[in-house]
Amino acid sequence: MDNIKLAQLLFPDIDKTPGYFEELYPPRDLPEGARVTRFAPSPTGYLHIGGLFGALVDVLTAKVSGGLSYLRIEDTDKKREIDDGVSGITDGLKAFGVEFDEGVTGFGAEKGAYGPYTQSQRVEIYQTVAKSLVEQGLAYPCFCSAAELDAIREEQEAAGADIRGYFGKWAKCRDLTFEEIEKNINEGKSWVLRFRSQGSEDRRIAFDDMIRGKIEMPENIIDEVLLKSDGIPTYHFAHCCDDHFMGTTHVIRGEEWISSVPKHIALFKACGYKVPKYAHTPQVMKFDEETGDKRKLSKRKDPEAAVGYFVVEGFPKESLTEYLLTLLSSGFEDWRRANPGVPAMDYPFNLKKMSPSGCLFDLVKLTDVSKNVISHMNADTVYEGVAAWAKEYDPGFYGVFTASPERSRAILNIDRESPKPRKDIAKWNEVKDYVSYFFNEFYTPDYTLPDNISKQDALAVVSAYAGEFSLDDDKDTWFGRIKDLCAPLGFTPNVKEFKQNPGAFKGHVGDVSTVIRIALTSRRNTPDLYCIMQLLGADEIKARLESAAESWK
RNA sequence: GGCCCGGUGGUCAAGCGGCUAAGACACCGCCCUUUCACGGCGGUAACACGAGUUCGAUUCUCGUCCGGGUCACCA
Repeated sequence: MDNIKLAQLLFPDIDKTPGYFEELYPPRDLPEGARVTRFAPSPTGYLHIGGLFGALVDVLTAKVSGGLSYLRIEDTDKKREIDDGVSGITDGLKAFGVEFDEGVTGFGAEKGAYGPYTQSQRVEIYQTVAKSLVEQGLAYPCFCSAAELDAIREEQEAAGADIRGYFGKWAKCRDLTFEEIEKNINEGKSWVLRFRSQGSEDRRIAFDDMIRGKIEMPENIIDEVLLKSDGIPTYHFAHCCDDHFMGTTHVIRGEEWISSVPKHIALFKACGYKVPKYAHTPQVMKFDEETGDKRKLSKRKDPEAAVGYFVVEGFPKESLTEYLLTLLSSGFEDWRRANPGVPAMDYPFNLKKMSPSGCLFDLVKLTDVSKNVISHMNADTVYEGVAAWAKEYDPGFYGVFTASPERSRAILNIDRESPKPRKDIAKWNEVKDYVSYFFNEFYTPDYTLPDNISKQDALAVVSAYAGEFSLDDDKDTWFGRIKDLCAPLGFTPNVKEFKQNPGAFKGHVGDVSTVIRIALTSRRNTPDLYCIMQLLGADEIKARLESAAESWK
């Protein structure tokens, strides 16, 4: 068989050689030990939480080594193609502050010298490499139809064969003569290009996974499809060509790829390329209440599978990344305690410290992480976060909340700039409720009292307090006035005294301030009442006190 | 079914031959306290199972079981 002639028959339009692309994409000029990583999603239109997880690993791995990371779009599946499947991914990445040094930056946009970074625009590269493989006798055209392939599969299944696929006696097209091939092509038969595997069934191949250590598997013996009938490469072949020409040193991807590694190593070797290092990350799962089992996060059943969910809910971007970091790296929480305030992206990440086992996505823990994150923000930052979120997802609230920025900032600042800030807010969509009693637009009074306080006593408290309070008081004086209210009404200003002798009083100062609190905010628990009153203003306080009194009459 | 990955409290996890088996979240109790938080203190709770190696196994080996992945012209 004349392989050169075959290559020319198969790829008459390819006039370049792999050497051309070697020159076009020279080795990167990077310091010793610098790692080049890539995030390579399919353009499905949305960013999966597992994708963000992986992207974080890519960026961090590159960063700590002084290397770089890039974003490549793997759009080789024509059947799944949608109009713009890219923006959903780049927007999601952007929303959580994950930035790549090179690659696709948005729909139809990219940066970097190793592009194009979209596989559908790289077919000339793949076909050039493919042609060269044919010339070397390492690839051949296969004319089997889908029906024939199905038949092979069925037969293998029926026989209970251990190894299934296109190989050995099943590989009908592996040894076609040039004349047969030429005839098929002239007849217009469609074909795929298959790898001519040099592997042997009884040899094993080992590689070192950066996360899992040594993994050993049987060598690949399957004549995998390299190019589909439309000339577009399969994942395997594209992975090989792209990661070679783009200079990837570390391929970080989900663990579902582990079983294809022998195939990939064989391809890299056949092409004469250096095999990259591999790191297979664990799966992000969730607990299924119905079955009581762990399972993969699914886009259909779990809204939180798509990163957009967290944007809509109003989680600050730092919260999700911080949480994901606690999931993917055991040392992160300790590091965070030792380095408060440092950007998460400065974390000295280490692939080897990643746990290889799948983990459950825990919304409760995320909430806790987020409360911490927000509690450490200053009021301005919180205000900006809330405003930006509300503008998009709650315009009604946005208008009211931003009408007086100074006042809203002050509201958010209650009890904030202290050594022990409150942790009331986990996400921006909780803020409207949290601050609702400051805005009459949203405020619905509810003067329900606790069981231990009667309406008469409550009425007496607010009636007395209405003439007493003054916004000019400092906090001690302010509280002193509330204490002074107690005795005449049958309460005690001293909590301990009440606890020692509960029968002697109607209640203690805490009950009195609870009445005032309810009259003013309709809540039994709020942040510092003194600050709240300062922000409410004398007129509003009087009005609310009167309104409460009215309801208790 | 073949091949492969994984298996420490409810969750995330330290640990890498000898420890009362860390810590965080959640939960419970106490303290602090004008409410609620915050904070502090304390508590419940784990090495899937069985062999083997060893003076000694959570740690090493093998087997079993369980969970997951993969066996496409999908990635």
